[in-house]
Amino acid sequence: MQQRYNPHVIEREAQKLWEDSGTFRAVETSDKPKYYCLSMFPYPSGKLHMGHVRNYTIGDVLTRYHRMKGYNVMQPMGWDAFGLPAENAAMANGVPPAKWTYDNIAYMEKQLKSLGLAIDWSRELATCRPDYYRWNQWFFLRMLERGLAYKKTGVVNWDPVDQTVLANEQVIDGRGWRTGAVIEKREIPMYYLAITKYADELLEALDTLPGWPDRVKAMQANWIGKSHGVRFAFTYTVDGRQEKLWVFTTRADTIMGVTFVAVAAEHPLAQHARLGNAPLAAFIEECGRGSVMEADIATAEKKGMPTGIYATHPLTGEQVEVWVGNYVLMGYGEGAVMAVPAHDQRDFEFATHYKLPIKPVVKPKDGELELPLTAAYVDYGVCFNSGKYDGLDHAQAVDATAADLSAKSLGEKQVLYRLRDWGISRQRYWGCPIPIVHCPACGDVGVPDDQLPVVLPEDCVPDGHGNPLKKRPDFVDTTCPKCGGAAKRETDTMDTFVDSSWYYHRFACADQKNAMVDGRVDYWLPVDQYIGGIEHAILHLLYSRFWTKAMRDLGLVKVSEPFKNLLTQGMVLNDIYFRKSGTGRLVYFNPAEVEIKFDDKGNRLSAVLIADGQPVEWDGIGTMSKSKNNGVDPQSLIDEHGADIARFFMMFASPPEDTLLWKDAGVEGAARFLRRLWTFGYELGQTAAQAPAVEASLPAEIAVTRLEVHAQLKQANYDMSRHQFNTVATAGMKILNALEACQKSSPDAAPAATVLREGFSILLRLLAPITPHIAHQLWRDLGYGEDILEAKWPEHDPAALVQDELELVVQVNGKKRGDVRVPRDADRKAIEALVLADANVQKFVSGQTVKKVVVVPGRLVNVVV
RNA sequence: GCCGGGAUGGCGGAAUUGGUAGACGCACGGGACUCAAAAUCCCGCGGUGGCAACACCAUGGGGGUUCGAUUCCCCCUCCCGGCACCA
Repeated sequence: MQQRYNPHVIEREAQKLWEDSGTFRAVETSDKPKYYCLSMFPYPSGKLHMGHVRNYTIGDVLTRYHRMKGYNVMQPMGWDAFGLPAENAAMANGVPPAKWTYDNIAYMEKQLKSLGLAIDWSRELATCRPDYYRWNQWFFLRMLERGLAYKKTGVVNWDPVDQTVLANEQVIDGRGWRTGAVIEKREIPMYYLAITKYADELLEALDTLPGWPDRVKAMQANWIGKSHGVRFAFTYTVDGRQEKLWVFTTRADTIMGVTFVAVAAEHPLAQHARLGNAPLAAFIEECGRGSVMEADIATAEKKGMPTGIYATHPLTGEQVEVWVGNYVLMGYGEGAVMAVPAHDQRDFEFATHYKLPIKPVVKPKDGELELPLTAAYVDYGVCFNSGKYDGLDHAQAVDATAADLSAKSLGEKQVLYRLRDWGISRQRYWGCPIPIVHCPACGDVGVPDDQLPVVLPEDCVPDGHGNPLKKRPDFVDTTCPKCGGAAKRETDTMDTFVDSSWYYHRFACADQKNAMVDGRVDYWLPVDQYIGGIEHAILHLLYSRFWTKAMRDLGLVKVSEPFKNLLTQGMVLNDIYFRKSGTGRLVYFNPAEVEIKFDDKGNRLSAVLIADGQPVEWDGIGTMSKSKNNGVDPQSLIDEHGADIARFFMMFASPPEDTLLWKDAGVEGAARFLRRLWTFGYELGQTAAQAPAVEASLPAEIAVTRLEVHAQLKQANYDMSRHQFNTVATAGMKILNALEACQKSSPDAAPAATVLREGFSILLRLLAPITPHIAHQLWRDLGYGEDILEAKWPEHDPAALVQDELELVVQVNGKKRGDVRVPRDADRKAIEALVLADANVQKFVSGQTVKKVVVVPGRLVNVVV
């Protein structure tokens, strides 16, 4: 056994052993309960960052812990390999996205392996490989057959210079991020997935997910946005015909306060009204420019223009003017709203600006409105000024108006969702081809199953001008599967969120060549523990839930929800340091290049750049990023310290869901602990190769050590079960502290050796999930067994926690005034007597009457005077 | 604006779900070893007063419940995250 801790040697050897013997290969033929542990698969961006390391370490701790607890575990890994960065890198370097991606995968796979993760690599998949994405295509065709996928013309951000569609994130201040060109809203045909058909189930089923964080469920519920209201119609005449103008409202109780109607610029009525109305046409044109991003729309100034059309109020028969308003969204409800300026803040601002009438019809339950209104009164109240509805409250008035509208066949109650169908078409090269052929004769034809996959050519190099697939006749030109005539392939590819919506099903049967999934999904799914960043709280997790339900309805899987438990790990932060350069530009310095000065009490005083000794300014802390130059490269960390030290620090520094503040000094602390662990193990191995079983009666000074070990073990098991890994690591430190103290006081050898050996075996098993390599090596070197992975997870011995004498805290009026030792079986009376006789208690009690004495068994005594 | 989560020493954080607030670690200070440094080990470390024993104050602020509140309830302040002209 080596005297010095050499992480690199033991980590290399352990990893080689695990790989050679297929230790982490998962099988379906086990009689143990299964545990499917999954971390969100990475995008192969080039190299791992700290967020990855944290994510995968958390997953690995849970995986190894459950394995030792007796579960049949599976922890797979794959690559979310399609996406835009590969195209950008291709443009920058002239390398095909495929090569760039595969190279990155190879390198990052090596990095992941150096972390010592208990991954079943035989199930590895990459979404850019045809044997994966063919099932995207196959399933898309099934959805198409069932009306779950459909084609529709939708509004997108269009960059007129690059001739391409941009994601909302790529539109900055209404301009394309690459070209700086003013972005147009353009309507182009796209394929949509009908996620809204599942809106209600997606919302309701959140209640079946107690293992999900509340905030994620709240965010999803918010996103789905269910609202109850009334859909009803105004009527108007155009070209001599009677037409209906439908609107939706949640405030039918204010319907008597309508003073105008507002429609979206894209609304058919507006489109009709613009004909022969030049100013209106110009206004609608203006609304069409700019970003389609909702946050941008939300901050835009409210503008509008009358259409000249008047509509009839369905209940009053009044004529109200129809306006085009830029604040009305075509994508929600009917694209038209009844405007009640008195009770809707947006309508109020609009009406004030254009001097339209404001008619209050709701007032506080017990009180009056202050007129004139300075803002909309939006609270629920009672109707007034509303004819037959006067005196009704919100719910009564909604019921009454809905009934009256219904009687005239002009409206009914309706449930509406904010959620919209998922547009999956991307005018991008590096993605899964949409398996459609456009035939001049037959129209859009799905590619037959036996012609799948539609393979994406891997040798394209995008140039930033449109989709390079369009310039590939070998891809585009084909024959129609129906009529055999010349036809063109769809060149749009699928949103990469499609790829990640079902990969966790595929892991159950990644080698299945003839089907999307097979019966093994029923064994492994649902994922027992999913771990990933909070940034995916809505999109990825919602799409995955939708996709799973769609797969269920096609009979492919039995589960309705893919992820039983969800852990969202916090971000990794670091200090930010900068200097203002001569030109006023900020120059950021990596914290590793900065030295911090402290005062006598450890307060941070100032910081200087090590290179020149001159001061730098501290700009607080923030997520690790290139722009702030505050990243820490995990690879250099592992190269310097080894994986165990990196893993230990990550787990120790904060609870997994909290943000983690990076501290190089903290890493040093972790290194110190593991060195101490090693040294202790080495010395224990020298002195006590074998030791007799723990005896029933130990000398008191040794029983104390055993008590501490088992008390900490009990705590650690509780913390493990609630995923509070930082205190599990803490328990490990406390156990080592206790063992060292016992060893140092070196009382009579035999019983001490027994307790030390037992304690150390507990410590190693406790640390095995967090620091697997050092635990593996010490376990062997000390002769505990061949493989710590096969060892039983430790449970505390209740007998070790029994003490003959207990120390009770003594309080007077809830304030600590001392402590007292009592025999374990002392009764209340005896304890009370003992406490009241205590000198310090007497000091505080004397001269006052003792009202009562509260005795909390095993804890404290409180004398109330 | 709506929804969610927070606030504990110089710092990260702990407190077994109402029972000794500050565990464990980092930083800092002092000491041992050393020619010296690194490594390692020992001691101290919330604030105020006191030589000390000890006392008082202290978990963002204010109230309440309780023998006892970081923990439960009400009000307020600030911070972080999400959604946001959703009718």
